[in-house]
Amino acid sequence: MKPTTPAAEDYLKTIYAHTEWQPEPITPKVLATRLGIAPSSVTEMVKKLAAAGLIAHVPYGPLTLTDEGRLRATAVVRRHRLIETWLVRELGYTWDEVHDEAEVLEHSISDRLLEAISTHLGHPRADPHGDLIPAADGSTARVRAVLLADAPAGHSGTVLRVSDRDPAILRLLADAGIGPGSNVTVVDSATLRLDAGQAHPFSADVAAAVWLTG
Amino acid sequence: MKPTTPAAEDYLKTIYAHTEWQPEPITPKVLATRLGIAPSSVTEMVKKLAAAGLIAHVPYGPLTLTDEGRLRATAVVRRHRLIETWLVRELGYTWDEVHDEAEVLEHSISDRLLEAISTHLGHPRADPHGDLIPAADGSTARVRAVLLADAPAGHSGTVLRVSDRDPAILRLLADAGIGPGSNVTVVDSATLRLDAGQAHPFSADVAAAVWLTG
DNA sequence: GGCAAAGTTTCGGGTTGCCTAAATAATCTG
DNA sequence: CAGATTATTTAGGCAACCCGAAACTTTGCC
Repeated sequence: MKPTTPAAEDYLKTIYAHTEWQPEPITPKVLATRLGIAPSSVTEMVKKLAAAGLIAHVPYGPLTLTDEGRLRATAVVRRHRLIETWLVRELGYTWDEVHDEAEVLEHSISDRLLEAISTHLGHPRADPHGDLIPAADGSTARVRAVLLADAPAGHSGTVLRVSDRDPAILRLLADAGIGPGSNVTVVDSATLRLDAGQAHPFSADVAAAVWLTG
Repeated sequence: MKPTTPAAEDYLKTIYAHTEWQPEPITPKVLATRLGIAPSSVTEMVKKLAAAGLIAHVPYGPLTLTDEGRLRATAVVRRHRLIETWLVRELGYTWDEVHDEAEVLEHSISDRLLEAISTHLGHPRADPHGDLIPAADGSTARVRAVLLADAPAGHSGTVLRVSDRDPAILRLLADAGIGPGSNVTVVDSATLRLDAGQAHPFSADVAAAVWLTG
């Protein structure tokens, strides 16, 4: 099968990421926005990816990955997350600094090097943001999680994951000492309490980025 | 100044590499061969690089780097060699396996990550093949060296560098226990003796790849 | 000095991936 | 349910890189 280009990998990865924590399939408009490109460019690439059997698409409909497409997508996600983990664990990056670097390297690293890094790190299962790292065969664990924005007052749980989309949020949370593994309780719709510590007010942006155990 | 594309970086790097151990400037034909592309493609890119002030070129003449071009070239070479060193020292690669991986990554790694790797490795001065790693400011040490093919019988010296162009040669030499730092004597035009060990016959290919102290 | 071989450039083409503007389809709303 | 809004697609272009074929220099050699 034809090798995927960096651009195609970005499309597949973004389509995959959209359904990783929420069920609705992605639309061309949203995909264009996420990729920072014009909708017409998406139409064009979508045609190629559909012709290559990597996505399913009926005109004016949503975009879904085929099995093969999902395999390619998880491979990119695996590369991205292992690179992020490596940057944090070995090279002194903080969790808000790794995204852009991984975004580029995920398209350049060979399988050989990727597995060497994974071995070097002891085959980590999650990246610094709590996102699960797909296995080399594309299989991924599934976790039940609740978005902080959807959690009722009084809900107690462990932080599973923080979206890495906005570095500012990551810095904010790091300053508050909150990250994957933190045990917290939702005081009200805008306040979080660290179990062994103090309360922290949080914004809607933060509420839409933090995921807790159910 | 305009950022350099991966393709342009490859041109600059190859032009630079050609004069690193020998004085003659490179010609378009040789450059095309080294890059594995058609001569007409070189003409085209050369125009762009000349327009960008990175190389000097008169029609039908040789190609030479401007100061700015040399700066860009050494930056790529620095990335390439630090990556090679990192792959060997940290990730279990052997010196004949690192070239292709570095060839790709040299275009993707950020300055931030590069300096983190350099620090992590203790700022090495040479890569696994004995090639000197340019400093971050582009400055490079200069070393007097003699090509094995040009060394007279009886010449004694230390192996400074082995060209990384042919992995088979690197494997051959590794098997013989010869590498940068080995002290050797040229017995005759086809035999080398390790100072503390046995004699090894060598081919013309090997003679054109090994450099000794003068 | 002249002519063939070798090197270089020009020219017309092709691919990928992006763009804007305009056309068309789907969806929302009064 | 019809017009208005929004989403999607089509059409035409552009920049980066590459190609092969043909034209044009330079070089090497008798």
